[in-house]
Amino acid sequence: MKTFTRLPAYQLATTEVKRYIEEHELKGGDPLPSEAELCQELGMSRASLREGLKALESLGIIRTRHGEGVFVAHFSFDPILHNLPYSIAAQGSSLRELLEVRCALEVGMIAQVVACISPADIDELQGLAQQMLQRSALGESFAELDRAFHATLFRCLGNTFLLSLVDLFWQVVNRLADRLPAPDAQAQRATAHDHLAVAVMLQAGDVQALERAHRHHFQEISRRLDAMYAPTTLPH
Amino acid sequence: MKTFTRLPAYQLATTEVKRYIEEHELKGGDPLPSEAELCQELGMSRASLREGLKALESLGIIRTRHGEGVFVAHFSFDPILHNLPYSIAAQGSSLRELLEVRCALEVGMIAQVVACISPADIDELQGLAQQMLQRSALGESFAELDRAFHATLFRCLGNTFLLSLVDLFWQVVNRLADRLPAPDAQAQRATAHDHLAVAVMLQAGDVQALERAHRHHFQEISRRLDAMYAPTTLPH
DNA sequence: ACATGCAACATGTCTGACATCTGAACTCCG
DNA sequence: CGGAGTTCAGATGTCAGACATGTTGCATGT
Repeated sequence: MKTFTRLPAYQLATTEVKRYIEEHELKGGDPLPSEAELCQELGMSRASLREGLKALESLGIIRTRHGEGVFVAHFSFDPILHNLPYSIAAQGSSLRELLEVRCALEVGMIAQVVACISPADIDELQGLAQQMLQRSALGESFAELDRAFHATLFRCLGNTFLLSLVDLFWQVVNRLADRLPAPDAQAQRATAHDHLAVAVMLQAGDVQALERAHRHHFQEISRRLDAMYAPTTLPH
Repeated sequence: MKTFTRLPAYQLATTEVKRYIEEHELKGGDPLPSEAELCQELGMSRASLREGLKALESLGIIRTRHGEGVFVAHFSFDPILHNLPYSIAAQGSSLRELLEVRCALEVGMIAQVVACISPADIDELQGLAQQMLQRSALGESFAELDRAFHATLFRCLGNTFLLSLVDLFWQVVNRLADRLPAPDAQAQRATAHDHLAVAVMLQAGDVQALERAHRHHFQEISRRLDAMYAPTTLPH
């Protein structure tokens, strides 16, 4: 492929294939033309095309099945999550930025949660928080309980995109945090109490108090982070 | 490469190169071995290796420079986010869900914006809102002004991830909204006024009023959506 | 000493071949 | 007629080698 521009062929492949999907309004599961056909259509070699296809695959946009063909993927954050460079990201300010965003998103949704959460969900949340307390008393961790808490909290809104985003953030933050020293027992207890406080306040329905409590939860996490990074980074 | 397992070589390439980066504790900007060396070390052909490298490149983990070599990228969520608007839009996620999330994210960040925004930024925001008003008076649209407004609003926080995410949501929402009939002149004026209200309130620094105003802005958009869909969908 | 050019090496691209996998058509036998 | 096994076409996966193009730095000549 004689490339007149500076754009490498494999990058052109990604943009063109995406364009193809859009133009033909293909949905998840729909088949794409074979590699041979795509090369011919885009006027490039199979090698360059494949480099572009593999890039799209890692982004979760397409999916290839050996012997069958190339298909539009059902969207999911999983491929991205799976490929994220955790160890690299953990060293920068990425974790703090991510935490900030996660906090804002959840706090910004609290008001609507209060308006439409069911007593059954509140019960479930209180149950989860109680279990966290028990586990923290035994000095055990409770990552999955924490994850379930945040998922349950926003379930009532019926917003699937929000749910997957909240869970995505939870996973990224936790996997990044995995590289850090484990929180001590006291921090665990504090976290469990934060969750219980939120669950209890949900009954009262005081939106502002809830937003404060939820924000406090994230500030605690952030503070632990600061403490860990403090020795190696400059104070601001 | 005789692959005894089901794992394709190009996927092995991505995991091994990531492992290499972690093992050698490479930071952003550090050089990796050349493709030739990597092939030999991993026992695979250049073609397969490159497919893996291009995948890593699209995820923002590495960066290749023609004629120079392969380098570890300075981590940022941008490369991933850049490809996401497409995926999310293709997912068929409802515009309303996206708007809800976008609203929550921005409202959840307002308090911090109030705390640290500079007078210069406020001026800029007011200027942008004024331009929106002018354009709306002429019956013109002002998509890019709107985009710039939201970007400027959160610039002061110094959270690059947030900025990318806010812009991502803006892109996705606008992309989806493109398929709908254009808003009428009155709606445009109302939108411009919403922005001006936010910009003016920033000077006063009343967090709760601002949150209300910002939420109102999104509710207006949502209401226009409802009005359009009302004839074709069931009321809830 | 300085500019030029050249060589070595890096990534980018192409070609053609073969391996492996899948699905469907086909054949053959009960 | 029907089902099990076979064959085959076409898809992706992998490889080797060649050439194109971009970058760097050293060697050469003035």
